[in-house]
Amino acid sequence: MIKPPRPQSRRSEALSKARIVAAAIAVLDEAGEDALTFRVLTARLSTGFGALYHHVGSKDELLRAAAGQVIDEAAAHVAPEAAPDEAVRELALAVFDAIDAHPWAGAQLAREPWQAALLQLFRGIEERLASLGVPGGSRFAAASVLVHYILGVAGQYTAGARAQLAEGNRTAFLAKVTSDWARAQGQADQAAALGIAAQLTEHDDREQFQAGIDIILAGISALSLPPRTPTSRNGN
Amino acid sequence: MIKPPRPQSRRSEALSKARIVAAAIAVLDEAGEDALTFRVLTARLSTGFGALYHHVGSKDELLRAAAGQVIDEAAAHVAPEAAPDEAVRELALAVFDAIDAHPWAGAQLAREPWQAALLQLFRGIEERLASLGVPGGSRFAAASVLVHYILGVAGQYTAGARAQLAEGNRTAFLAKVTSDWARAQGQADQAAALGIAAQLTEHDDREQFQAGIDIILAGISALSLPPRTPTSRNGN
DNA sequence: ACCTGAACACCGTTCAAGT
DNA sequence: ACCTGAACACCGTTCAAGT
Repeated sequence: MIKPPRPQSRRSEALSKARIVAAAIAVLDEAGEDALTFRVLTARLSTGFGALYHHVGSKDELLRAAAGQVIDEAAAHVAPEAAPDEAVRELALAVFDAIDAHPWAGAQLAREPWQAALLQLFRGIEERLASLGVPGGSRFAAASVLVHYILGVAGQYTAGARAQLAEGNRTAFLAKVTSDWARAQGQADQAAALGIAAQLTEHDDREQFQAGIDIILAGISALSLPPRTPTSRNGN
Repeated sequence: MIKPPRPQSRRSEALSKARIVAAAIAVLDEAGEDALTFRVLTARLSTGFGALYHHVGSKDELLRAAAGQVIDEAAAHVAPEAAPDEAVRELALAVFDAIDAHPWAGAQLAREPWQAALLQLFRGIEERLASLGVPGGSRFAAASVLVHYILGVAGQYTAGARAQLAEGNRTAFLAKVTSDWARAQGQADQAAALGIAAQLTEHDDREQFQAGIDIILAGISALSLPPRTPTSRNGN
Protein backbone atom coordinates (compact mmCIF):
# COMPACT_ATOMS: atom_id res chain seq x y z
CA MET A 1 0.00 0.00 0.00
CA ILE A 2 2.34 2.69 -1.18
CA LYS A 3 0.82 6.14 -1.10
CA PRO A 4 0.50 7.60 -4.57
CA PRO A 5 2.85 10.60 -4.96
CA ARG A 6 0.10 13.12 -4.25
CA PRO A 7 -3.05 12.70 -6.31
CA GLN A 8 -2.61 15.64 -8.70
CA SER A 9 -5.60 17.76 -7.86
CA ARG A 10 -7.50 20.09 -10.16
CA ARG A 11 -5.88 23.09 -8.48
CA SER A 12 -2.14 23.40 -8.77
CA GLU A 13 -1.61 23.94 -5.03
CA ALA A 14 -3.56 23.44 -1.85
CA LEU A 15 -5.41 26.46 -0.55
CA SER A 16 -3.65 28.43 2.17
CA LYS A 17 -3.85 31.86 3.74
CA ALA A 18 -0.74 32.90 1.82
CA ARG A 19 -2.29 31.94 -1.51
CA ILE A 20 -5.52 33.73 -0.67
CA VAL A 21 -3.66 36.89 0.34
CA ALA A 22 -1.59 36.76 -2.85
CA ALA A 23 -4.74 36.45 -4.95
CA ALA A 24 -6.31 39.34 -3.05
CA ILE A 25 -3.28 41.55 -3.68
CA ALA A 26 -3.44 40.70 -7.36
CA VAL A 27 -7.12 41.63 -7.58
CA LEU A 28 -6.58 44.83 -5.60
CA ASP A 29 -3.69 45.91 -7.79
CA GLU A 30 -5.46 45.09 -11.02
CA ALA A 31 -8.89 46.44 -10.34
CA GLY A 32 -8.94 48.41 -7.10
CA GLU A 33 -10.54 48.09 -3.72
CA ASP A 34 -14.13 47.78 -4.84
CA ALA A 35 -13.29 44.85 -7.08
CA LEU A 36 -12.18 42.63 -4.20
CA THR A 37 -15.12 40.43 -3.26
CA PHE A 38 -15.27 36.90 -1.97
CA ARG A 39 -17.10 35.99 -5.13
CA VAL A 40 -14.26 36.96 -7.45
CA LEU A 41 -11.81 35.26 -5.08
CA THR A 42 -13.73 32.00 -5.19
CA ALA A 43 -13.74 32.19 -8.97
CA ARG A 44 -10.05 33.04 -9.18
CA LEU A 45 -9.01 30.30 -6.76
CA SER A 46 -11.79 27.97 -7.93
CA THR A 47 -13.18 27.19 -4.50
CA GLY A 48 -16.18 28.01 -2.37
CA PHE A 49 -16.83 30.62 0.29
CA GLY A 50 -16.37 28.19 3.13
CA ALA A 51 -12.87 27.31 1.97
CA LEU A 52 -11.86 30.96 2.10
CA TYR A 53 -13.45 31.47 5.49
CA HIS A 54 -11.63 28.40 6.74
CA HIS A 55 -8.37 30.30 6.20
CA VAL A 56 -9.07 33.98 6.69
CA GLY A 57 -11.86 34.75 9.11
CA SER A 58 -13.24 37.85 7.45
CA LYS A 59 -12.72 40.29 4.65
CA ASP A 60 -11.25 42.81 7.08
CA GLU A 61 -8.61 40.32 8.15
CA LEU A 62 -7.78 39.63 4.52
CA LEU A 63 -7.35 43.32 3.76
CA ARG A 64 -5.22 43.76 6.86
CA ALA A 65 -2.96 40.89 5.88
CA ALA A 66 -2.60 42.18 2.32
CA ALA A 67 -1.66 45.70 3.45
CA GLY A 68 0.66 44.34 6.12
CA GLN A 69 2.58 42.31 3.58
CA VAL A 70 3.02 45.27 1.25
CA ILE A 71 4.33 47.52 4.04
CA ASP A 72 6.58 44.86 5.50
CA GLU A 73 8.28 44.45 2.17
CA ALA A 74 8.72 48.20 1.81
CA ALA A 75 10.21 48.76 5.24
CA ALA A 76 12.64 45.87 4.84
CA HIS A 77 14.41 47.44 1.88
CA VAL A 78 16.14 50.23 3.79
CA ALA A 79 19.93 50.20 3.75
CA PRO A 80 21.08 49.55 7.31
CA GLU A 81 24.31 51.51 6.99
CA ALA A 82 22.63 54.80 6.07
CA ALA A 83 23.08 57.84 8.29
CA PRO A 84 20.17 58.07 10.76
CA ASP A 85 18.39 61.07 9.23
CA GLU A 86 18.84 59.59 5.76
CA ALA A 87 17.44 56.31 7.05
CA VAL A 88 14.31 58.09 8.28
CA ARG A 89 13.89 59.66 4.86
CA GLU A 90 14.41 56.30 3.19
CA LEU A 91 11.88 54.59 5.42
CA ALA A 92 9.29 57.25 4.75
CA LEU A 93 9.91 57.17 1.02
CA ALA A 94 9.76 53.39 0.93
CA VAL A 95 6.31 53.50 2.48
CA PHE A 96 5.28 56.29 0.12
CA ASP A 97 6.41 54.30 -2.91
CA ALA A 98 4.70 51.16 -1.67
CA ILE A 99 1.45 53.08 -1.40
CA ASP A 100 2.02 54.63 -4.79
CA ALA A 101 2.20 51.11 -6.18
CA HIS A 102 -0.69 49.78 -4.05
CA PRO A 103 -3.06 52.66 -3.28
CA TRP A 104 -5.57 50.37 -1.55
CA ALA A 105 -2.91 49.66 1.10
CA GLY A 106 -2.80 53.34 1.99
CA ALA A 107 -6.50 53.39 2.64
CA GLN A 108 -6.23 50.31 4.80
CA LEU A 109 -3.35 51.71 6.88
CA ALA A 110 -5.12 55.00 7.41
CA ARG A 111 -8.15 53.04 8.58
CA GLU A 112 -6.35 50.63 10.92
CA PRO A 113 -3.01 52.13 11.85
CA TRP A 114 -2.21 49.70 14.66
CA GLN A 115 -1.11 46.95 12.34
CA ALA A 116 2.09 45.17 13.28
CA ALA A 117 3.80 46.41 10.11
CA LEU A 118 3.38 49.99 11.28
CA LEU A 119 4.83 49.12 14.65
CA GLN A 120 7.97 48.12 12.77
CA LEU A 121 7.96 51.44 10.94
CA PHE A 122 7.49 53.31 14.20
CA ARG A 123 10.30 51.43 15.89
CA GLY A 124 12.60 51.92 12.92
CA ILE A 125 12.00 55.66 13.04
CA GLU A 126 12.35 55.89 16.80
CA GLU A 127 15.64 54.02 16.68
CA ARG A 128 17.06 56.43 14.12
CA LEU A 129 15.88 59.42 16.09
CA ALA A 130 17.73 58.03 19.10
CA SER A 131 20.92 57.78 17.04
CA LEU A 132 20.30 61.33 15.98
CA GLY A 133 20.36 62.42 19.61
CA VAL A 134 16.67 63.07 20.22
CA PRO A 135 16.23 62.50 23.96
CA GLY A 136 13.90 59.80 25.24
CA GLY A 137 11.37 62.27 26.56
CA SER A 138 10.50 63.74 23.18
CA ARG A 139 11.28 60.75 20.98
CA PHE A 140 7.82 59.27 21.14
CA ALA A 141 6.20 62.55 20.15
CA ALA A 142 8.74 63.06 17.36
CA ALA A 143 8.26 59.59 15.90
CA SER A 144 4.49 60.02 16.20
CA VAL A 145 4.44 63.17 14.07
CA LEU A 146 6.40 61.43 11.35
CA VAL A 147 4.18 58.37 11.33
CA HIS A 148 1.01 60.46 11.46
CA TYR A 149 2.25 62.54 8.58
CA ILE A 150 3.21 59.50 6.53
CA LEU A 151 -0.19 57.96 7.11
CA GLY A 152 -1.96 61.23 6.41
CA VAL A 153 -0.28 61.55 3.06
CA ALA A 154 -0.89 57.85 2.43
CA GLY A 155 -4.61 58.25 2.95
CA GLN A 156 -4.91 61.30 0.79
CA TYR A 157 -2.69 59.97 -1.91
CA THR A 158 -4.89 56.93 -2.08
CA ALA A 159 -7.98 59.08 -2.17
CA GLY A 160 -6.55 61.02 -5.07
CA ALA A 161 -5.60 57.88 -6.96
CA ARG A 162 -9.07 56.45 -6.52
CA ALA A 163 -10.76 59.64 -7.63
CA GLN A 164 -8.49 60.05 -10.63
CA LEU A 165 -9.34 56.51 -11.61
CA ALA A 166 -13.02 57.34 -11.43
CA GLU A 167 -12.61 60.64 -13.23
CA GLY A 168 -10.39 59.42 -16.02
CA ASN A 169 -7.14 61.24 -15.35
CA ARG A 170 -5.45 63.70 -13.07
CA THR A 171 -6.24 66.75 -15.16
CA ALA A 172 -9.92 65.92 -15.44
CA PHE A 173 -10.07 65.20 -11.73
CA LEU A 174 -8.45 68.50 -10.77
CA ALA A 175 -10.72 70.38 -13.15
CA LYS A 176 -13.75 68.89 -11.46
CA VAL A 177 -12.44 69.68 -7.97
CA THR A 178 -11.66 73.23 -8.99
CA SER A 179 -15.11 73.85 -10.39
CA ASP A 180 -16.68 72.37 -7.24
CA TRP A 181 -14.58 74.74 -5.16
CA ALA A 182 -15.43 77.73 -7.28
CA ARG A 183 -19.12 76.99 -6.90
CA ALA A 184 -18.77 76.70 -3.12
CA GLN A 185 -16.82 79.94 -2.75
CA GLY A 186 -17.90 83.52 -2.86
CA GLN A 187 -16.89 85.34 -6.02
CA ALA A 188 -13.97 87.05 -4.30
CA ASP A 189 -12.44 83.77 -3.16
CA GLN A 190 -12.54 81.99 -6.48
CA ALA A 191 -9.16 83.39 -7.48
CA ALA A 192 -7.58 81.92 -4.38
CA ALA A 193 -9.18 78.56 -5.05
CA LEU A 194 -7.87 78.63 -8.60
CA GLY A 195 -4.41 79.48 -7.34
CA ILE A 196 -4.34 76.51 -5.03
CA ALA A 197 -5.70 74.26 -7.74
CA ALA A 198 -2.93 75.48 -10.03
CA GLN A 199 -0.29 74.61 -7.47
CA LEU A 200 -1.86 71.20 -7.00
CA THR A 201 -1.64 70.70 -10.74
CA GLU A 202 2.00 71.61 -10.93
CA HIS A 203 3.52 70.03 -7.88
CA ASP A 204 5.08 66.61 -7.77
CA ASP A 205 3.58 64.45 -5.05
CA ARG A 206 6.78 62.65 -4.21
CA GLU A 207 8.81 65.85 -3.93
CA GLN A 208 6.10 67.44 -1.84
CA PHE A 209 6.17 64.46 0.46
CA GLN A 210 9.92 64.68 0.88
CA ALA A 211 9.71 68.41 1.57
CA GLY A 212 7.24 67.60 4.34
CA ILE A 213 9.56 65.06 5.91
CA ASP A 214 12.35 67.63 5.82
CA ILE A 215 10.20 70.22 7.55
CA ILE A 216 9.30 67.79 10.31
CA LEU A 217 12.89 66.66 10.78
CA ALA A 218 13.95 70.29 11.02
CA GLY A 219 11.29 70.87 13.65
CA ILE A 220 12.37 67.87 15.68
CA SER A 221 15.92 69.06 15.49
CA ALA A 222 14.99 72.62 16.49
CA LEU A 223 12.91 71.58 19.47
CA SER A 224 14.79 68.66 20.91
CA LEU A 225 18.37 68.60 19.72
CA PRO A 226 21.21 70.54 21.30
CA PRO A 227 21.73 73.67 19.19
CA ARG A 228 24.56 73.52 16.69
CA THR A 229 26.58 76.24 15.09
CA PRO A 230 23.94 77.91 12.96
CA THR A 231 25.87 77.79 9.69
CA SER A 232 25.17 75.84 6.52
CA ARG A 233 21.48 75.35 7.18
CA ASN A 234 20.10 75.37 3.72
CA GLY A 235 17.19 73.03 3.80
CA ASN A 236 15.24 73.79 0.69
CA MET B 1 -60.65 80.67 -2.81
CA ILE B 2 -58.27 81.61 -0.08
CA LYS B 3 -55.40 79.23 0.32
CA PRO B 4 -55.50 77.47 3.67
CA PRO B 5 -52.51 78.55 5.81
CA ARG B 6 -50.46 75.53 4.87
CA PRO B 7 -52.27 72.22 5.22
CA GLN B 8 -50.52 70.93 8.34
CA SER B 9 -48.87 67.82 7.04
CA ARG B 10 -47.99 64.66 8.93
CA ARG B 11 -44.32 65.72 8.97
CA SER B 12 -43.53 68.90 10.80
CA GLU B 13 -41.52 70.36 7.90
CA ALA B 14 -41.05 69.72 4.23
CA LEU B 15 -38.14 67.50 3.26
CA SER B 16 -34.98 69.30 2.23
CA LYS B 17 -31.32 68.55 1.83
CA ALA B 18 -30.59 70.43 5.04
CA ARG B 19 -33.04 68.32 7.02
CA ILE B 20 -31.66 65.12 5.56
CA VAL B 21 -28.11 66.12 6.39
CA ALA B 22 -29.12 67.05 9.92
CA ALA B 23 -30.79 63.67 10.40
CA ALA B 24 -27.71 61.94 9.01
CA ILE B 25 -25.43 63.78 11.44
CA ALA B 26 -27.69 62.78 14.30
CA VAL B 27 -27.59 59.11 13.31
CA LEU B 28 -23.83 59.21 12.79
CA ASP B 29 -23.21 60.81 16.16
CA GLU B 30 -25.55 58.50 18.00
CA ALA B 31 -24.66 55.18 16.45
CA GLY B 32 -21.61 55.51 14.23
CA GLU B 33 -20.84 55.20 10.58
CA ASP B 34 -22.20 51.71 10.03
CA ALA B 35 -25.57 52.72 11.40
CA LEU B 36 -26.23 55.27 8.67
CA THR B 37 -28.36 53.61 6.03
CA PHE B 38 -31.04 54.96 3.78
CA ARG B 39 -33.44 52.64 5.51
CA VAL B 40 -32.98 54.20 8.95
CA LEU B 41 -33.14 57.63 7.35
CA THR B 42 -36.46 56.89 5.68
CA ALA B 43 -37.79 55.67 9.02
CA ARG B 44 -36.45 58.68 10.91
CA LEU B 45 -37.78 61.18 8.41
CA SER B 46 -40.82 59.03 7.61
CA THR B 47 -40.41 59.09 3.86
CA GLY B 48 -39.37 56.77 1.06
CA PHE B 49 -36.08 56.19 -0.71
CA GLY B 50 -37.05 58.21 -3.72
CA ALA B 51 -37.70 61.28 -1.60
CA LEU B 52 -34.17 61.09 -0.21
CA TYR B 53 -32.65 60.56 -3.62
CA HIS B 54 -34.59 63.51 -4.90
CA HIS B 55 -32.54 65.71 -2.56
CA VAL B 56 -29.14 64.09 -2.15
CA GLY B 57 -27.98 62.07 -5.13
CA SER B 58 -26.08 59.36 -3.28
CA LYS B 59 -24.92 58.22 0.09
CA ASP B 60 -21.43 59.51 -0.65
CA GLU B 61 -22.78 62.96 -1.29
CA LEU B 62 -24.70 62.83 1.96
CA LEU B 63 -21.59 61.84 3.91
CA ARG B 64 -19.61 64.58 2.22
CA ALA B 65 -22.19 67.19 3.10
CA ALA B 66 -22.36 66.03 6.71
CA ALA B 67 -18.59 66.11 7.18
CA GLY B 68 -18.35 69.44 5.39
CA GLN B 69 -20.86 71.02 7.73
CA VAL B 70 -19.04 69.80 10.83
CA ILE B 71 -15.67 71.13 9.63
CA ASP B 72 -17.09 74.42 8.44
CA GLU B 73 -18.49 75.06 11.88
CA ALA B 74 -15.19 74.19 13.51
CA ALA B 75 -13.05 76.41 11.31
CA ALA B 76 -15.40 79.36 11.74
CA HIS B 77 -14.85 79.57 15.49
CA VAL B 78 -11.30 80.85 15.38
CA ALA B 79 -10.70 84.26 16.92
CA PRO B 80 -9.67 86.59 14.10
CA GLU B 81 -7.46 88.78 16.29
CA ALA B 82 -5.14 85.98 17.41
CA ALA B 83 -1.45 86.12 16.60
CA PRO B 84 -0.75 84.19 13.39
CA ASP B 85 1.02 81.21 14.92
CA GLU B 86 -1.61 81.00 17.63
CA ALA B 87 -4.29 81.14 14.95
CA VAL B 88 -2.75 78.15 13.19
CA ARG B 89 -2.76 76.23 16.46
CA GLU B 90 -6.36 77.23 17.07
CA LEU B 91 -7.45 76.18 13.60
CA ALA B 92 -5.77 72.82 13.96
CA LEU B 93 -7.23 72.24 17.41
CA ALA B 94 -10.69 73.25 16.28
CA VAL B 95 -10.57 70.58 13.60
CA PHE B 96 -9.18 68.08 16.08
CA ASP B 97 -11.97 68.78 18.54
CA ALA B 98 -14.61 68.58 15.82
CA ILE B 99 -13.34 65.16 14.89
CA ASP B 100 -13.19 64.14 18.51
CA ALA B 101 -16.88 64.99 18.70
CA HIS B 102 -17.73 63.45 15.31
CA PRO B 103 -15.25 60.65 14.58
CA TRP B 104 -17.05 59.63 11.39
CA ALA B 105 -16.17 63.05 9.94
CA GLY B 106 -12.48 62.28 10.34
CA ALA B 107 -12.83 59.13 8.30
CA GLN B 108 -14.69 61.00 5.60
CA LEU B 109 -12.10 63.79 5.38
CA ALA B 110 -9.24 61.34 5.22
CA ARG B 111 -11.08 59.59 2.40
CA GLU B 112 -11.98 62.67 0.36
CA PRO B 113 -9.67 65.50 1.34
CA TRP B 114 -10.62 67.82 -1.50
CA GLN B 115 -13.84 68.96 0.10
CA ALA B 116 -14.49 72.67 0.04
CA ALA B 117 -14.34 72.85 3.83
CA LEU B 118 -10.72 71.73 3.74
CA LEU B 119 -9.91 74.33 1.14
CA GLN B 120 -11.01 76.88 3.72
CA LEU B 121 -8.76 75.30 6.32
CA PHE B 122 -5.87 75.30 3.89
CA ARG B 123 -6.40 78.93 2.98
CA GLY B 124 -6.74 79.91 6.62
CA ILE B 125 -3.43 78.28 7.42
CA GLU B 126 -1.65 79.67 4.37
CA GLU B 127 -2.82 83.18 5.20
CA ARG B 128 -1.43 82.92 8.72
CA LEU B 129 1.85 81.54 7.47
CA ALA B 130 2.10 84.55 5.19
CA SER B 131 1.62 86.87 8.18
CA LEU B 132 4.30 84.90 9.93
CA GLY B 133 6.73 85.72 7.15
CA VAL B 134 6.91 82.40 5.34
CA PRO B 135 7.81 83.32 1.76
CA GLY B 136 5.51 82.43 -1.10
CA GLY B 137 7.79 79.80 -2.49
CA SER B 138 7.62 77.52 0.53
CA ARG B 139 4.19 78.48 1.83
CA PHE B 140 2.33 75.87 -0.16
CA ALA B 141 4.60 73.11 1.06
CA ALA B 142 4.39 74.36 4.64
CA ALA B 143 0.60 74.55 4.65
CA SER B 144 0.45 71.13 3.02
CA VAL B 145 2.42 69.47 5.81
CA LEU B 146 0.12 70.94 8.41
CA VAL B 147 -3.03 69.87 6.60
CA HIS B 148 -1.65 66.42 5.85
CA TYR B 149 -0.70 66.00 9.47
CA ILE B 150 -4.09 67.18 10.71
CA LEU B 151 -5.84 64.77 8.37
CA GLY B 152 -3.49 61.95 9.27
CA VAL B 153 -4.25 62.34 12.93
CA ALA B 154 -7.92 62.73 12.10
CA GLY B 155 -8.01 59.42 10.28
CA GLN B 156 -6.18 57.53 12.96
CA TYR B 157 -8.05 59.13 15.78
CA THR B 158 -11.25 58.05 14.12
CA ALA B 159 -9.90 54.55 13.61
CA GLY B 160 -9.06 54.36 17.29
CA ALA B 161 -12.46 55.61 18.34
CA ARG B 162 -14.19 53.08 16.13
CA ALA B 163 -12.06 50.21 17.40
CA GLN B 164 -12.51 51.23 21.01
CA LEU B 165 -16.23 51.26 20.44
CA ALA B 166 -16.04 47.74 19.06
CA GLU B 167 -13.73 46.53 21.79
CA GLY B 168 -15.58 48.06 24.71
CA ASN B 169 -13.09 50.64 25.98
CA ARG B 170 -9.67 52.09 25.44
CA THR B 171 -7.89 49.80 27.88
CA ALA B 172 -9.40 46.65 26.38
CA PHE B 173 -8.58 47.87 22.90
CA LEU B 174 -4.94 48.60 23.74
CA ALA B 175 -4.60 45.26 25.47
CA LYS B 176 -5.77 43.51 22.34
CA VAL B 177 -3.46 45.50 20.09
CA THR B 178 -0.52 44.80 22.38
CA SER B 179 -1.13 41.07 22.39
CA ASP B 180 -1.46 41.09 18.60
CA TRP B 181 1.86 42.89 18.36
CA ALA B 182 3.56 40.54 20.79
CA ARG B 183 2.41 37.57 18.75
CA ALA B 184 3.69 39.12 15.53
CA GLN B 185 7.11 40.01 16.97
CA GLY B 186 10.10 37.91 17.75
CA GLN B 187 10.66 37.29 21.43
CA ALA B 188 13.38 39.91 21.64
CA ASP B 189 11.15 42.64 20.25
CA GLN B 190 8.23 42.08 22.53
CA ALA B 191 9.68 44.38 25.17
CA ALA B 192 9.85 47.22 22.67
CA ALA B 193 6.27 46.60 21.59
CA LEU B 194 5.16 46.66 25.20
CA GLY B 195 7.02 49.90 25.75
CA ILE B 196 5.27 51.60 22.87
CA ALA B 197 1.93 50.24 24.00
CA ALA B 198 2.60 51.65 27.46
CA GLN B 199 3.29 55.09 26.01
CA LEU B 200 0.14 54.87 23.95
CA THR B 201 -1.76 54.07 27.11
CA GLU B 202 -0.37 57.02 29.01
CA HIS B 203 -0.33 59.79 26.48
CA ASP B 204 -3.07 62.30 25.97
CA ASP B 205 -4.22 62.44 22.36
CA ARG B 206 -4.92 66.14 22.37
CA GLU B 207 -1.59 67.07 23.92
CA GLN B 208 0.21 64.78 21.51
CA PHE B 209 -1.55 66.45 18.63
CA GLN B 210 -0.52 69.90 19.85
CA ALA B 211 3.06 68.75 20.30
CA GLY B 212 3.01 67.63 16.69
CA ILE B 213 1.76 70.98 15.47
CA ASP B 214 4.51 72.69 17.47
CA ILE B 215 7.17 70.48 15.91
CA ILE B 216 5.93 71.25 12.42
CA LEU B 217 5.71 74.98 13.08
CA ALA B 218 9.26 74.89 14.42
CA GLY B 219 10.38 73.12 11.27
CA ILE B 220 8.68 75.64 9.03
CA SER B 221 10.29 78.41 10.98
CA ALA B 222 13.73 76.78 10.84
CA LEU B 223 13.63 76.16 7.11
CA SER B 224 11.89 79.19 5.72
CA LEU B 225 11.98 82.05 8.18
CA PRO B 226 14.84 84.53 8.55
CA PRO B 227 16.89 83.37 11.56
CA ARG B 228 16.23 85.20 14.80
CA THR B 229 18.39 85.71 17.82
CA PRO B 230 18.65 82.16 19.10
CA THR B 231 17.61 82.90 22.67
CA SER B 232 14.54 81.81 24.60
CA ARG B 233 13.71 78.86 22.37
CA ASN B 234 12.11 76.53 24.80
CA GLY B 235 9.52 74.64 22.87
CA ASN B 236 8.70 71.69 25.06
C1' DA C 1 -9.66 18.49 8.20
C1' DC C 2 -10.90 20.63 4.29
C1' DC C 3 -13.99 22.01 0.90
C1' DT C 4 -18.71 23.17 -1.63
C1' DG C 5 -22.46 26.26 -2.80
C1' DA C 6 -27.33 27.25 -1.66
C1' DA C 7 -29.29 30.38 1.46
C1' DC C 8 -29.64 34.38 4.67
C1' DA C 9 -29.63 38.97 6.04
C1' DC C 10 -28.39 42.75 4.79
C1' DC C 11 -26.92 46.92 1.55
C1' DG C 12 -27.47 51.26 -2.08
C1' DT C 13 -30.14 52.45 -5.79
C1' DT C 14 -33.90 52.47 -9.35
C1' DC C 15 -38.35 53.24 -11.06
C1' DA C 16 -43.29 52.73 -12.09
C1' DA C 17 -46.89 54.57 -9.78
C1' DG C 18 -49.17 57.84 -7.09
C1' DT C 19 -50.47 63.00 -5.39
C1' DA D 1 -42.60 68.82 -8.42
C1' DC D 2 -42.43 65.85 -4.86
C1' DC D 3 -43.09 61.62 -2.70
C1' DT D 4 -43.90 56.25 -1.98
C1' DG D 5 -42.25 51.54 -1.54
C1' DA D 6 -41.78 47.18 -4.16
C1' DA D 7 -38.08 45.39 -6.68
C1' DC D 8 -33.24 44.81 -8.38
C1' DA D 9 -28.56 43.80 -8.20
C1' DC D 10 -25.43 43.38 -5.45
C1' DC D 11 -22.69 42.43 -0.82
C1' DG D 12 -20.31 39.50 3.42
C1' DT D 13 -21.16 35.60 5.96
C1' DT D 14 -23.20 31.11 7.55
C1' DC D 15 -24.00 26.37 7.51
C1' DA D 16 -25.73 21.75 6.31
C1' DA D 17 -23.80 18.64 3.46
C1' DG D 18 -20.19 16.37 1.20
C1' DT D 19 -15.08 14.07 0.72
